[in-house]
Amino acid sequence: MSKRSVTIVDIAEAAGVSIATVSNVLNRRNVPMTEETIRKVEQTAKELGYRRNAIAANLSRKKSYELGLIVPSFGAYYGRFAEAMEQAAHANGYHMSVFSAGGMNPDMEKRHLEVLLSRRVDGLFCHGLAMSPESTRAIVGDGTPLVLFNGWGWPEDIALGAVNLDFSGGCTEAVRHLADQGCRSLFYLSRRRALAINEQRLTGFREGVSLYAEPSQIPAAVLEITPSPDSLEQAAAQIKDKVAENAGPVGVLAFDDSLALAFMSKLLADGTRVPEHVKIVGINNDPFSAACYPAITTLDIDYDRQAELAVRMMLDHLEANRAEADSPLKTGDREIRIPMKLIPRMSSMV
Amino acid sequence: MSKRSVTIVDIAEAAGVSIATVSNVLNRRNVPMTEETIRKVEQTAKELGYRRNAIAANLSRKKSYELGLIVPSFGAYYGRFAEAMEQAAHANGYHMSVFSAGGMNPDMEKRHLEVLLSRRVDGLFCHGLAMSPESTRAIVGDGTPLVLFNGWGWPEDIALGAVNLDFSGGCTEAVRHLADQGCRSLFYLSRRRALAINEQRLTGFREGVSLYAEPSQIPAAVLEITPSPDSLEQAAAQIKDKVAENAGPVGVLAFDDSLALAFMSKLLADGTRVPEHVKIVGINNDPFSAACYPAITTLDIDYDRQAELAVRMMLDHLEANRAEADSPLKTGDREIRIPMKLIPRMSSMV
DNA sequence: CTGAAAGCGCTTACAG
DNA sequence: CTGAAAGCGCTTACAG
Repeated sequence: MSKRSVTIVDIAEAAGVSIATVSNVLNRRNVPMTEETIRKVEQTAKELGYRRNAIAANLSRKKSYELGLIVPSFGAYYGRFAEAMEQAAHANGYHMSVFSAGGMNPDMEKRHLEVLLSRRVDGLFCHGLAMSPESTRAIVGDGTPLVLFNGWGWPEDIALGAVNLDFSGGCTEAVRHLADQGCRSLFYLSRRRALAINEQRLTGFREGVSLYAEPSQIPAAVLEITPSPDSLEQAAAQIKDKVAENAGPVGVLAFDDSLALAFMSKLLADGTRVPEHVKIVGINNDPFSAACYPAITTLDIDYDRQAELAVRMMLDHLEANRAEADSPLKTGDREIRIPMKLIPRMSSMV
Repeated sequence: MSKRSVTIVDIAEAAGVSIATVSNVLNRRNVPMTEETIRKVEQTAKELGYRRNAIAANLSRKKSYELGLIVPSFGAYYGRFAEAMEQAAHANGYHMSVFSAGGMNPDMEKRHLEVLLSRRVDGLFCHGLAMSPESTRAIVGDGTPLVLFNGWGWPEDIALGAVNLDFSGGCTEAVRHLADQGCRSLFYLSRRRALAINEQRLTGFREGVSLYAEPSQIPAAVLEITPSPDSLEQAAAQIKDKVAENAGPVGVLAFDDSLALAFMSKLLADGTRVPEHVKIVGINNDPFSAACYPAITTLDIDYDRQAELAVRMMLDHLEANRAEADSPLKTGDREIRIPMKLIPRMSSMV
């Protein structure tokens, strides 16, 4: 912003036309123009090294073609999702500004929301927010449309809808897979800190147990894993006890691939064998889950699809609203579910 | 942007003052004002639910307090770096817009650069760019200051400087470590696709070999790994041959932790033992390198420091330039090196 | 087909 | 201490 850049005024002078004309040709509106004018303007624009000032254009049009995305971090799942969202936005002529809330930090989140809103983004995407519904409403309540991803049970006046991974269905499938592989005892390694997202998995796990595991014969349990290392240790100890009872392989569904890997390592370090003694399934299909040994069976995520649908939901709304100008903001609790696919790998095979 | 948001005009009317006054109190400039005025304005601003329009403000001030960052992806290293950069920017009153170039894709990169420049960001951060120096210069040549991270050997008129990880020094250290652990034969698993960054590692590896490995006694070699699975297979076969010669453990330095993990898994699947037969060192300290089994020795990156220094370099320039307004853009090839720290773990211990 | 003019929402000297 | 006015760079009806 230092060297005073060239503006349409400069072009207008150099080309001997009005700034309106310059603007017209540069924006290829459906305004009739002479070939000659077009050529002249385009050429001098190139010669002068003109670059449109998006700030000014946005202010004038009252539309930014910018979308905002807030993720809890750039790690694993969210990083890949953010990437897919950027692509999806671009494919639709928009541009996605991505912020990391530094791990579910409500203050960070609020700050980023403020920045995005003061930039007058056309729409906003958030995960199940860390902030309270009230303060979310206060902030987003200015009419900026909001689409949630992996958000459940939000007041319907807050968001247009949500695009959610079907963790529940995926986990049910995972349980079925473990049962199929002959597991005589089932465990879910839980991360309570990851609230809603953990709930969904748990629901799916329980559902699976009731459907495929005949609870009377195949006992199932939930093991809470906290950040403390002891907690992982204890869980491993419990699993090993089960293994010692020697009633067939034990099946473990972990909150995500990271936890699956850490847990598997604990077992291996101790001489417990995977998949012979314990079969493990993770979630995310993080690259390392395929690269480690034994490779970890996991639930794959269709990032592109989730992103495409989220952006679509937003754009449909934006387009509709453009028609009936300031119609009252339509909201809803439409939920779209993205199925997850089980990728069987060595960690859970017979 | 739908529901016509409240502006300073609305506040001015409601509070019975001029818009200049509203702007003054809301921006806490060093302009003297009555307590009364301040109170009145602030209160009505709150009542009306005013939120500053950053677009308008930026246009008017000709300064955005926005910085742009382009990374090749949000994966592993870059995702964590991006997060640190966001923090560093915020800590300094700026705000970082992060884009992923979809894996060294020159077109994406160009597109993102254009977007960022047309938003008139105050400064730009890029990794060693995928685009040609010429087109980079053409694009950034409008005076927007550029700081590189992990960029080597760029024409000095293109960037203010670079903040680079000392891959070379780190790799030398890694070789020393492997030699210390008794390795009688050394290998570097190379990723030529990652150009400059691979070069640096290679340099460090060779340096280490010449310093610590007495090449006459300890042969060293470079194995090129391509995306094709065979390539990894072949490398593993070579290493196993070395192991079979039974001349002590073989040491392997991998391009990064991902490659280290994949390679280790190949060995383990085949009955080769880590660290008994082969000792492995990776780079990045990705979370999985600590969680897998055996845990992988790696070179840790001080993301916060790298980010802080990069932002500092930018801000120093911005501040200096503010003083002497349109002074010619000062550029240079200042390079700051961030040391890497070896984290010894099981994969390389005796 | 082209241009004069108003306007987007804010900031910043400059008078008073 | 406060306000009138010009300006940031562009877009968009509206005349001609």
